[in-house]
Amino acid sequence: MIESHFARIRARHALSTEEESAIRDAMGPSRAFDAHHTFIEAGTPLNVSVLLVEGIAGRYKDLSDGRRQITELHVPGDFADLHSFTLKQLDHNLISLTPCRVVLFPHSNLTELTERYPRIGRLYWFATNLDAAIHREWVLSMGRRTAIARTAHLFCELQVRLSLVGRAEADGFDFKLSQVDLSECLGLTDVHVNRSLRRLREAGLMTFRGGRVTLHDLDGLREVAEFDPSYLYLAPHPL
Amino acid sequence: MIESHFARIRARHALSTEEESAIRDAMGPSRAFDAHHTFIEAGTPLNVSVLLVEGIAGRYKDLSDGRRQITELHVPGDFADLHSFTLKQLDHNLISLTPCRVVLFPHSNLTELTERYPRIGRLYWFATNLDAAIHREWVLSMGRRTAIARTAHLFCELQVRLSLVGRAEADGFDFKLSQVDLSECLGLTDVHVNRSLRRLREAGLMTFRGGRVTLHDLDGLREVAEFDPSYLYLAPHPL
DNA sequence: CGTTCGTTTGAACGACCTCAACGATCGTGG
DNA sequence: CCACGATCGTTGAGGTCGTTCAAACGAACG
Repeated sequence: MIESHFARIRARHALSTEEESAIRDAMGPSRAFDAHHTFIEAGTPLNVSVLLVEGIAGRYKDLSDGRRQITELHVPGDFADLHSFTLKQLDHNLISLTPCRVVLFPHSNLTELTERYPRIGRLYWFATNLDAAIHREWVLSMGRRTAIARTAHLFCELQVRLSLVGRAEADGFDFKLSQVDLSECLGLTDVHVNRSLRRLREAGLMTFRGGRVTLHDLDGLREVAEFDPSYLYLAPHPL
Repeated sequence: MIESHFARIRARHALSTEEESAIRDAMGPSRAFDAHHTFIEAGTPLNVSVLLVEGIAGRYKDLSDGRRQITELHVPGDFADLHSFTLKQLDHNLISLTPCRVVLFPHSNLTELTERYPRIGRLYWFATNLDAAIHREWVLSMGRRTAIARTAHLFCELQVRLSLVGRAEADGFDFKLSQVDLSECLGLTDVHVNRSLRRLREAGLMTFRGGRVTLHDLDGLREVAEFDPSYLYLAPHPL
């Protein structure tokens, strides 16, 4: 059920079998959602954290005129709101962008887990800091990258993150979002996302069609995006 | 020396005198920097975390053409790179935007501190999650707010964060950044920042001149910005 | 077979950028 | 005390990237 979570952790840190089973013992019940269901709303008091095991989820904030900004995407194996363990409520919403399956972790279990295994606490702290690093890269994208580079960068990031949990290859991956969803990630209009995708396709770099990303030239795509994966902290880190 | 740090913590959480002195015991040496000195570079192995006690600092990332994006500002009392405690190196740089004074906390001291006082560990975890919340709001600003609203929003955020540590009032605060620095925070050109500031001034909302922000109409400014301070988690949170 | 949802394309507009010049302020040295 | 350079702020003119509005197209589905 949560194999992808362990894969994600082990991409960066060692994890003993004792630690692994301690994490398993902290698991609560599982839930499934249809696509486009907001399963956590900003401001709601929370006493569980949500681990995503299947599907793509997103964090988002809305402006009063209805325009929406997704601030981060989540892939299987990600703790989608480990933040709430310390924040106790969120400043943003969480939505399933495809059908999703999650596992709930009661905060009381997490308190016990992290007090008994302080190293797991630091591992999870690391995980939320990794979310912050992804946010920073998105700020850079929104602030300084053109629409083309920004679009290319998002697919480069997803390719890396999905391949860590066996959901992507170097030549492509399934990705069942609409162009409207994409535009909400990229801070662009859906019309302009469509045009950017066309230009990436015509440049022979990648195709996004029918819920599938095909990477014709990953190196070229990374060059356009100025993609430097160091913000994803892939090298093993002693902790 | 680190009174503003305790003020910042106590704005959100209770802190016993025992916890306070445990934090004091973890302090390392102090350092001072001139303005515009990059004091932590991306990729450098780190074994200390930096607490800002005086001045304004910023996290930034550069693109290959030299364009720069600041992804977060730090005010006195902020741990400017508590992230490195778990990440061990940063994906971005830290710069003093005004003359700054910092206190170093060796990671070994922080490990000891947080293992002995798990609640302080959660408080600091909260602090890095608050950084992530600020990042998300900036992603929203960059992606969906106009130049005027984005500029207004930044000053609203600073007013709140600085007043928590006694560096701002409802009618203004000292803020010795250049318009170029500001433009690197806002993902705009310096020219356009200048025009946005002019429009905010002509609308009777605020003036930024000579290193000083004067807030003529804070409510009006917040309205333009659609500023909702809940992302700063000001209400006391049991932890 | 009509409905719905997502994609694609065109034309016109506007927000922000680029480039360039000028002005204001301030510290420094003659 | 003034001249000077350096830095930062201000303004204008014109260009570009991305948006807005509108319409047509295609695929999936009951």
